[in-house]
Amino acid sequence: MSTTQQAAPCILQIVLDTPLNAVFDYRWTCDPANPPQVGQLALVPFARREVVGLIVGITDRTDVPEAKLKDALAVRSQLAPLSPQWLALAGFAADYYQRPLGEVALPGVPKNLRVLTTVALDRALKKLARHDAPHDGTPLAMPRLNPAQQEAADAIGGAQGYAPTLLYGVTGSGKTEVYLQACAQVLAREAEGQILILVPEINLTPQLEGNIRARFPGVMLATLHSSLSEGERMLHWLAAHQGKARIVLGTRLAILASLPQLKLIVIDEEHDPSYKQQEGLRYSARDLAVWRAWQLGIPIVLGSATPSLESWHHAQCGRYRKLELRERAVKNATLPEVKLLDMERDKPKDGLTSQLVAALRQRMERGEQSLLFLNRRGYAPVICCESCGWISDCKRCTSFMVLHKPEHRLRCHHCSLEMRIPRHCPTCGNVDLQPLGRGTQRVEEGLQQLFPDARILRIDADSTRKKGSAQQAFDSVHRGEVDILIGTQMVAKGHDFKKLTLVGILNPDTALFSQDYRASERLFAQLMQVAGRAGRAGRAEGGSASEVLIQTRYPQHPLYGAVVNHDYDHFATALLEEREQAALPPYLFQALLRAEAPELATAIAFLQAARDCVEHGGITINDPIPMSMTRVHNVDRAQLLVESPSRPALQAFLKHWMATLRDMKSRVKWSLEVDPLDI
DNA sequence: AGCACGCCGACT
DNA sequence: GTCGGCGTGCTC
Repeated sequence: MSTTQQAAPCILQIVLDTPLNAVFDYRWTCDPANPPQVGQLALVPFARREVVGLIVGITDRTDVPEAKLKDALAVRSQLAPLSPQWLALAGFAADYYQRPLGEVALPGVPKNLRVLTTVALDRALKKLARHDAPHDGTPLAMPRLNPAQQEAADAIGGAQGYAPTLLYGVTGSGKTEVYLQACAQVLAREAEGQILILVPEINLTPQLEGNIRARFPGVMLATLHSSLSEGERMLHWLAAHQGKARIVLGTRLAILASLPQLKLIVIDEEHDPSYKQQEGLRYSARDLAVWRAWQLGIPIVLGSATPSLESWHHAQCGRYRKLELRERAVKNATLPEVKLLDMERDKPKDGLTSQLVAALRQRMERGEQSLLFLNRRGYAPVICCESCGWISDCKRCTSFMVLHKPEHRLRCHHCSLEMRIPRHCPTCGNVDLQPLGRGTQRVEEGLQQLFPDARILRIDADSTRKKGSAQQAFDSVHRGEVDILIGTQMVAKGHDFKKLTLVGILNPDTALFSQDYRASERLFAQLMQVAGRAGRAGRAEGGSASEVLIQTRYPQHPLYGAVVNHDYDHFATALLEEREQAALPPYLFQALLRAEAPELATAIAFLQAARDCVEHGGITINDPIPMSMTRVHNVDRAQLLVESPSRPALQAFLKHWMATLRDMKSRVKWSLEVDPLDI
């Protein structure tokens, strides 16, 4: 028996980015001087291609027949292996969301790391090593915090071990400042410590990145989000992986970054739906962040003016510590006054009530800015024929073709089918086709007639199609070149407009009576967020108090009452009670099985079969139903809702169920979503 | 999911 | 005669 150190054959157990739920074995000749390690990447032949996988185990035996077993091509040994903690995170996410480990672990690894030759990777590593020298600069002085902020910053920055905190503070109460000073404490205490800051959309918070750089000039900051170039992505990912970047600022995908020295996680606007991935692996970055903090035994702070009911519930149960910021941080900046404009009494013309028009005129005269919020782009959501009742429905979807006037086209927002506006009704030939309802373009047109001298700017997905044009638009608002801003969703987030003293909200009522029980929670958050754009800078000399005017047909609705009183507290608590009584999340755990097929019946039949193929004692499986938007791009979609008051019971059931479904090998395309947001 | 093989329709 | 449609079969 030889004990000399020599190259020995071994078996690498590798996961790959494929829907196949399996670990693949490969032969490899181990160099004892440079042995492969679990957590390293390896290049392997797979079917007829070469792909990079992740080594999850190393053994000396395998059940794979000799004829099938292939040799691994290379192991990326110049890259430190992903840590056991990181592997545990990926493993948890894979189990929880019922996906193969490879599908969770590999997409986050930059493509360049997978494709590069070893020589090119070495070059990149060298570049990063040069990057390393901490560039000095005088750190911008930390502003003084008010007592509530200081208390919060100390509580977060000084926390030891797993310490989840819900930072509940109205818009403008200075949550960002709390994060930054808590970060400063952690960076000072932990010589090598890393901090992960998650934001909903990085493009909408350009200020934060600048802020962090100004405050921590000697600290390397890396950003991680989907609009990085491949080169940047690799560099930033490596900086995080090597521990060089001590602050990582990113969107939801950054939750799967490798951060070997992670000591604090910050989640800004934790209620924001964009923390939930809506395709592929449908994970919640917020939930994974909490798990990661728990696993590492580190503090995590979840900040919001309108926390998700899930987090609110955890705070009420004492699982999260709740810290409150009740006042706006800037002196003299009071909360804007919210008023409801009754559309039954004050009938709107061109979508605007006379009171809103008067308020706009007043701001014009004072040289202040106004913002109109309407979450519907295009000119009109539908056009119709007045004589025969034809409406512009999409041929491929269960939806309408939206009128886009500047382009003279009808467009489906779901499958992007486009056509010219028909001159005559396609069914009866009538030439009188009327737009029904209004979107941002139509409001813009009305405003131009009403205020011919006003500088009006529309910001929505259509007006900002070109790269960088959104930033340009926001910049011109900041420079005061705009009197009236009209926009969708896009204008609600992030930006502080210093001269803005009026926010008008045009058509929020539809969400009040939605089938989706989460709609009111979302509407409240959205209203508070857009209302928060006003009056952030403090009342100017002789200027007006900021106002938020909400046009509604239901001014007596309790949701609006809570908005008027800036009272999320009672609203959230009341909603939670309703949820408990109706046995809905967060008192119930759900998963959704979706199926799609050319014919609805096929999808329904698949779901029915899926329902019947397992025992499900203790788990509720509802009837299969068509999705609310049944047809998109010529495929019909249906869904099956699975529920249980016990998360472990649901998880155990899903595991068995998925294995059974995979074995069915149905041709129907299906997918599972755990903790779905939209039902 | 890719990717190739394979077996039937309208084009140079 | 071939380019190409997408059915189905496989991936250590």
